[in-house]
Amino acid sequence: MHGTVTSILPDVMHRCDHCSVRHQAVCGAMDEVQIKKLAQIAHRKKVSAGQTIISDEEPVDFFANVISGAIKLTKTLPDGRQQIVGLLFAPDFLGRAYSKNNPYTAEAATDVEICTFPNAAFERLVGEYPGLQQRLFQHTLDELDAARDWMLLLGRKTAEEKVASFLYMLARRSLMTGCQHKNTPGMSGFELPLTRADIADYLGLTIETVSRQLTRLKTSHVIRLSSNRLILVPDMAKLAQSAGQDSLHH
Amino acid sequence: MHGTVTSILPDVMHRCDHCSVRHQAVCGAMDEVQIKKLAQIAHRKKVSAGQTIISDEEPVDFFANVISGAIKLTKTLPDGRQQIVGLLFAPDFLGRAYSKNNPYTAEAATDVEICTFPNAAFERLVGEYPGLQQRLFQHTLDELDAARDWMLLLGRKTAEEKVASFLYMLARRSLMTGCQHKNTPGMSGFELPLTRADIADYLGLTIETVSRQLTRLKTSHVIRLSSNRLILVPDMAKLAQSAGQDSLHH
DNA sequence: CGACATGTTGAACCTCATCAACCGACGTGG
DNA sequence: CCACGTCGGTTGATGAGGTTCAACATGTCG
Repeated sequence: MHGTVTSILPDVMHRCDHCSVRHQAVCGAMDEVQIKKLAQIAHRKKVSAGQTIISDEEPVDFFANVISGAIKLTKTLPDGRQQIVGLLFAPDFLGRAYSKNNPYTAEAATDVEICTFPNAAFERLVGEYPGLQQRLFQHTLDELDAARDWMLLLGRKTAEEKVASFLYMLARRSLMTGCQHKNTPGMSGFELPLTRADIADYLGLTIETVSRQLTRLKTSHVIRLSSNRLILVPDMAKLAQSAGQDSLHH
Repeated sequence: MHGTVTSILPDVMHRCDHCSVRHQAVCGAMDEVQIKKLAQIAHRKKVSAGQTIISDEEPVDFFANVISGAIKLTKTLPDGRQQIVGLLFAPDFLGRAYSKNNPYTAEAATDVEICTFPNAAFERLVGEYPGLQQRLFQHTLDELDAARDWMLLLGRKTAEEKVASFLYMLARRSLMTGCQHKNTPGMSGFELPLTRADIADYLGLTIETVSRQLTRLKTSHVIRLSSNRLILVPDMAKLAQSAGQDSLHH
């Protein structure tokens, strides 16, 4: 389970110009001159699903942008109980500034592509360009908002609401980012980036409860399941209602 | 319940030199010249317990330092279920940069004293002094860490562990900040800043369960209750164990 | 094909929520 | 001054929502 990064592709030829997240990630705060400096210290890596990227037990010596795939941030109790405390997608930033030892473990939930920066060099850039620090700051604020939303879910929602909220979040993501296949207004289709076990760890439930609630949502026609991993949402408003939240909200 | 700030004391004579949190709060990042500018826009206010300081329904036009007392940040579901997503104490900072509409409600849990800064003026200062922005950034990172710790608690801990974790957090706080009465090494005494209802909202439980777990911890001699609000912890390690976490951790 | 991982479904159990009664402290007004 | 209502807190009885344990289904890879 706990392996290390497998295939490391330094990709010397890589220039940020061709990067799919050039303008959305933190790099978006940088102009042409700055981005050139960044490109010199950046290295792309591929990480396969299940691999540990950052462990809470070892110091971290790099930051990273997520290029593709999903990364889960987990915390574990001494007796093994686990909770996913964050999920990172395409333009998100991985790493905790001002602290070498991350308070969580980062693991590839799917096959993942990341763009890493050595710790020291990146922090020097942050010092040079206040805009970059502000961008990181804003990203952290967004993460904090998301974490607090999730606290409400974990503390106060029922199992069905939890699962529906999770799907609702992914469905909105899919409507935003992806010009996917089945995405007409009020209708969304997407692939689950997590296994049932991971979903359970994200929602504070067991695998079995997640499975049952999914079939429950299916039989009540809130969602459709093409395969185990493919979700179709015919009516977003109905899903939002099952999630127990204002559909206006967000 | 939802009132507004009652007694507003502009306190023109106030100078930051005499402030009890001058060097711990975000102000700690500022030198004498800068702090003088800050003093000009700062206003102290007293808020009595139960008053709403910031509502998630109205835009906010100020930031604030907490001088004394406890502030709870709450989120509420449409049907009334509530969750406390953050607790603010003495040198903490209240307010979300880069966004007028807070995603949560801030309410005085006890009588509170805060030092407020008008939105625009403060953000101008943040722009002028990068050190201040960094300080805010670090504070936000700490809040994020705390939020994620709490996610683990909400998602994976039992009722007893939740209550014990809450007490353990307060006990450590008391050992750090307070040169209080009963604070010998491995021993801590403190006052609960929250009612049972608030504790329940913080832990994702009901009032009754909180009450039962408290008496349970009492009868198993992990804590002692002088009054409803006064807690004595004879053995921190035992409390940490009841909380289900490494006593080394933190 | 068999081994293994992932997911579903069923039955029994248990923790915690719910509903309700009760207690003490406090404040108010007759 | 005491009856009364309110508020914060405790305790008990009951039941529902999720967990646990177990069996089974499906898919994949050697």
